[in-house]
Amino acid sequence: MQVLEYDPKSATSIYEYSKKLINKTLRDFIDGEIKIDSKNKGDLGNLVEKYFFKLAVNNKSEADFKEAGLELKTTGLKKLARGGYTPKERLVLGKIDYHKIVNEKFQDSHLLDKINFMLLMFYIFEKDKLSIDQIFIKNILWKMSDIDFAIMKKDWETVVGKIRDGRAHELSESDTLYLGACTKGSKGKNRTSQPFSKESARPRAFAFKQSYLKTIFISGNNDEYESVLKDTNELDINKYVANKLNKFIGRSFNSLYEEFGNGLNLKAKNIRQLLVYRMLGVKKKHIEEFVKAGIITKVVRIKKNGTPSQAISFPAFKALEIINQDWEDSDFKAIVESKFLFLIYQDGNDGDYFKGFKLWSMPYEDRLESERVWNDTVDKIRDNKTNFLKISQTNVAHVRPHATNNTYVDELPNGKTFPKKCFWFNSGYIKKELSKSI
DNA sequence: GCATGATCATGC
DNA sequence: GCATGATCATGC
Repeated sequence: MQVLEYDPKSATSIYEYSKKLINKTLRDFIDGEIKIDSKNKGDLGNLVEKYFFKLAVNNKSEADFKEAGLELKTTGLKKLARGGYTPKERLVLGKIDYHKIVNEKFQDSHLLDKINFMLLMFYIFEKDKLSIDQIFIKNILWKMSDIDFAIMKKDWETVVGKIRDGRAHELSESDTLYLGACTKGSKGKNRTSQPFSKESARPRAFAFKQSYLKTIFISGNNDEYESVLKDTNELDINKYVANKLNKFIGRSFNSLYEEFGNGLNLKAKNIRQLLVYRMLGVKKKHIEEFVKAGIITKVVRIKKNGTPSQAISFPAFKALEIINQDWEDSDFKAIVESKFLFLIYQDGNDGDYFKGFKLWSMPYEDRLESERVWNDTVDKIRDNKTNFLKISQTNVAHVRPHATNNTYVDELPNGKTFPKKCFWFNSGYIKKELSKSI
């Protein structure tokens, strides 16, 4: 029998031992030749269990280190443009069985066994390397906080509630805050049955949202985060925002600037967003729950007649990058699957005033329309064309320049350049969505 | 008054 | 020096 170099009953011991993999690859721990012919990401976790921790691999849904109650996860990092690393994608935790889960409770769920206590091992993802040649750079022994547990429980119940309503096909990652129901299966073609509707649904799995995983990855460096949902009985972001902001509805921008604008530049283009953070009573730079849930705040200026004055922009894309992506792992899909907090200011006779806010997720059909616009854009780039869909040709989103000026260009496969562009939400679409009741 | 192309102000 | 959120400018 093999002697382990760590105590499998002790999470601390397991964690200390795991550090031997830092700045190394799994291949460094494999004696002799083994047959590894897969780049399959999912394999790496199992291979680490087998060849590094010397565990008998099983696919039971209990924790990997059973006696320590500890789950092992390996996950990839990507390089940031400005240096450093960040999680490449969400952390997938376990498949959702639509038929079984409707009879479960979160407290007794398989999922909870896995996510309560985890050893996360982060490696630098390099596309052309085999899984056993990926380099690990950081391990984190992570235990869920009580408040995060409460939020995940609520997330879990939201997802299961939708399945019980026969709406599994309408699930979206934006339905929830930390625990998302992400799609499984390649190319988006797979469908499976659901218990309370004839409509077939995408197979899905629970996952920590990328935004949530990111905060685990940088944990310890989050001095700039302020938690706002402190009471576990009051986990509703909408209520939190309403409690803070309702009393300012109707106040003019000028008077809000007078009250909250101390030290802020009136000319800053994000001044209205900065004011709202102060109206929310947030002292630090970021709201912890917003960051973890990946909530996007956007200021919407609307005219006297209620029409938004502008479309809403997003970061510019890089043509040569997005043609190598699928819709499923595209940045724009991540955006349309996000929750938004719209902060609304309306023009009045004496400047604009704070009109209110709306916590919003894009409806299912409109996410399909966004996918169409994205696919059209990628197809055109592949053909070296730049006649992307205009606002007049779409109902939800369009493509338009987004650069510091027209000397900032992007490149087509054939080397020709064009002004940097991004996806925009149509102003008319925003108007329609804002006019809906919540 | 909207569609479209272009650019500003800030922060990192 | 560029990315980003946001807004401006022009022409139809």
